[in-house]
Amino acid sequence: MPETLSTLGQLQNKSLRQHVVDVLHEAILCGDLRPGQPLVETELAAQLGVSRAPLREAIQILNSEGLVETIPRRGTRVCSLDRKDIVELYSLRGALEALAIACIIDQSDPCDLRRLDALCERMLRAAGEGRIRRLNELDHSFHDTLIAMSGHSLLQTTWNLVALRVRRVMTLRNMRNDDLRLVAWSHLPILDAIRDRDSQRATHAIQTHVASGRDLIDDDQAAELMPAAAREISEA
Amino acid sequence: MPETLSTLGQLQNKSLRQHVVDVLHEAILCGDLRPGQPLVETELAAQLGVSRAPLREAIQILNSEGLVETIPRRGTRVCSLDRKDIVELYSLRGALEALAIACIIDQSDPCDLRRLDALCERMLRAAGEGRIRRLNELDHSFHDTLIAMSGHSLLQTTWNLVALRVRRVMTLRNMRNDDLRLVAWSHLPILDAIRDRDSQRATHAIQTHVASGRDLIDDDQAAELMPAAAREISEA
DNA sequence: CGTCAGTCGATTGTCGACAACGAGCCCGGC
DNA sequence: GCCGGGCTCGTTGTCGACAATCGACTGACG
Repeated sequence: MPETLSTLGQLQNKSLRQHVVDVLHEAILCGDLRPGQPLVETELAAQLGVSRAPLREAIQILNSEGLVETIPRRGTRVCSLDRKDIVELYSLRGALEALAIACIIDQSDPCDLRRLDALCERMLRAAGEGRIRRLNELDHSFHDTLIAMSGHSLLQTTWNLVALRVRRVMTLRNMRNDDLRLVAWSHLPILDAIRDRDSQRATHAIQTHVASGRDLIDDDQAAELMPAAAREISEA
Repeated sequence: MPETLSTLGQLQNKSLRQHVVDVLHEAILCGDLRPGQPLVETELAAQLGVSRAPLREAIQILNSEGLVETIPRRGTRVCSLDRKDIVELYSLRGALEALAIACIIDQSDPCDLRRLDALCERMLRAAGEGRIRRLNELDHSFHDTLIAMSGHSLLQTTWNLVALRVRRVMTLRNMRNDDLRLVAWSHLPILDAIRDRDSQRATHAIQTHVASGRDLIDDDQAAELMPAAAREISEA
């Protein structure tokens, strides 16, 4: 039963710290931990069944990732996201993806776009079937793959930080059904430009794509990311 | 004696974790801790006069910053830098600064370039006097200011991570004297392009500037960043 | 002579307890 | 009635000790 063995191995090999990081990631990204919500160490440690030492180490990591913010001797809470944060997020994202595309185009050997093609195709299908969750997953895969194909490891680590935030925003975003196909289609110009090795056009395409994603988030949804309670705290 | 009071206050208010982070930053950036050098928790904690708990928290932070790398249950060591890392660093840096400049140009009210002007002037003076260390400081200030002026807080935090690495590379870099003036002068086209609100030209100027900085590092110096001992470990 | 199992030392991972600090509450004074 | 000082409780910051794991050394066996 190799599955059980590997699962067991994973659980045993994974440090409690990493386990806590994963759990908190999931909780923050899927919204179980709401923006502004305080993280009390004793309480969390008890809930997760670990001591405070690995929990605190995990919190340092979350802190470096910008998912939580700590006020010395006051406590830690989940970061809030206002409209400005989202705009900034998407502009940075655009710059990073543009760099990735530039790297891909610069590569001497013409890269293999088949994986991206396949992802696009599956996105179109998912959009047609109205499977929004699946579409989001594929969308993430597309952009993760794009970054990975750049072969730029520092860009990769930087992207990982940005992708965390993007996923967090995406979770709160509810798309209308007629947006779905638009999202899927909007990836195609990027691929075309890469295929033609047209750096300028590719950059423009990715910026347009990212901006369109950003604009799908309206003010109401942005407000939902930052509840009144959190706003009061941050203004105090 | 307000100085003593504030100093004492800082020492008391600063957590040991933050203190350790600062010390390790300094040690890694200035080269006291060499690339590939292992960080043994017990040993370091004793040297710094703290227990392992805050030290380990600090190491998590350094790890997130990419200055050290940890192999589970094996240990932590200072990250090595090979030539590829440096190329990647400077390409990402170029992209981030280009974004900053785009933000600055997009700002509705014409921004205040006097601080940047002043920094340029002081750089030219420092270059003329051959004060290489001072020139480097001013250089960092220039780029930090550029990022800060963008008003893009996410870009700021991302930049901080990149700037750490840049400082680390710069420390190892020994410029020739005739490079000094070149470095100082090469900031001017950037400012001019911003003044003219010419985004395209500004982007090109910053890319050129960054690339010229990168090219000042030759293979010998890059090799020095990654001693043989570290290479053996990383290849194993 | 090479290889492999067993053991030992060193180092990391985790835990529970104590100390220090801040926030909120209560009470006394103005 | 309002403000300031002191107290108490809850939470974070720090510590020392124990457990688990890995690498290297040793020694026996083929």
